[in-house]
Amino acid sequence: MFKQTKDGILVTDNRFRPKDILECGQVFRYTFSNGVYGVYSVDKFAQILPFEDGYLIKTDFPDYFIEYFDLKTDYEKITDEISSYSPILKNAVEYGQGIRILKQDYLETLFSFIISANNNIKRIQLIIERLCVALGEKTKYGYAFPTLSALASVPVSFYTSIGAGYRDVNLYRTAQILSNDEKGEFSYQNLNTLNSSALITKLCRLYGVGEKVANCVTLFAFSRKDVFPVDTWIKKVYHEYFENGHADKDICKYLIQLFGDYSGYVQQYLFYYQRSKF
DNA sequence: TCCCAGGCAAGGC
DNA sequence: GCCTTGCATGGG
Repeated sequence: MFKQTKDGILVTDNRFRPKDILECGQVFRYTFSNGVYGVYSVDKFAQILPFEDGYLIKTDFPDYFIEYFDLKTDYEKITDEISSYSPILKNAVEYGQGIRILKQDYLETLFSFIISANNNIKRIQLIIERLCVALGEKTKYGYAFPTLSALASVPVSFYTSIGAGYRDVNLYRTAQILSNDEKGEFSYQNLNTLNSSALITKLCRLYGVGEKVANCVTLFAFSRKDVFPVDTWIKKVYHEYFENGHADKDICKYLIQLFGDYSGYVQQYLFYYQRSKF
């Protein structure tokens, strides 16, 4: 449901709505003005504008963004399946029917979600923006997300200065570990050989990375759907719709057991839906 | 003033 | 091992 033209990537698919994709909480570096969304990924950029009966993705990196937006996956099939599970999921999918799970950069996702801990989305975006302006390379599109060597070159006080709060030491220490990772233990390639549960365990060895952040990185950067990030909103969802006597620490495992390989998708529809109700 | 936000690390059992 | 507590910051 997409094709490359001289103007960009033309998407005609009712399972592609930039508002749902970018505002559902999976990504932090995007802009919106005059009906046009802009999205950054590391040093790359794309604009999404309404075009005829669909959207046009304008970018200098079409191949990259075809993967990034997961355009080769049939989301109609996914939404049909999930809608059939229960009335709640039918509603959630209807509300967020244009969601697609982005394939994001590992380093950017990791640092973004370390910042996200016990934080709100507005402030997460501000901190990441200050991080890019201070340490990212300036491109023709704006500031890139910093490289690992840039992230590892600054002291803890830098992270304090961009407003990271008590996450400052976690950002600093994780940058140090990754930049001193001679064996490539935490390289994308090595981590990607692990199954999702082993990957989560491994990521939890980094500072500022616990169960929830590791699940997010595994879902959004490694494209694994057999995971279920549980944050304060999902806890509300659980107690409201799926309550079954589990302690908070067991909710993740329970929901994965319920939704299997669709867990990652289900999580995102529910998260977006729950937040829409304030 | 208190509560909350895409939680986590450290310390006490 | 599990449970509790403290934590920077800004908005409602």
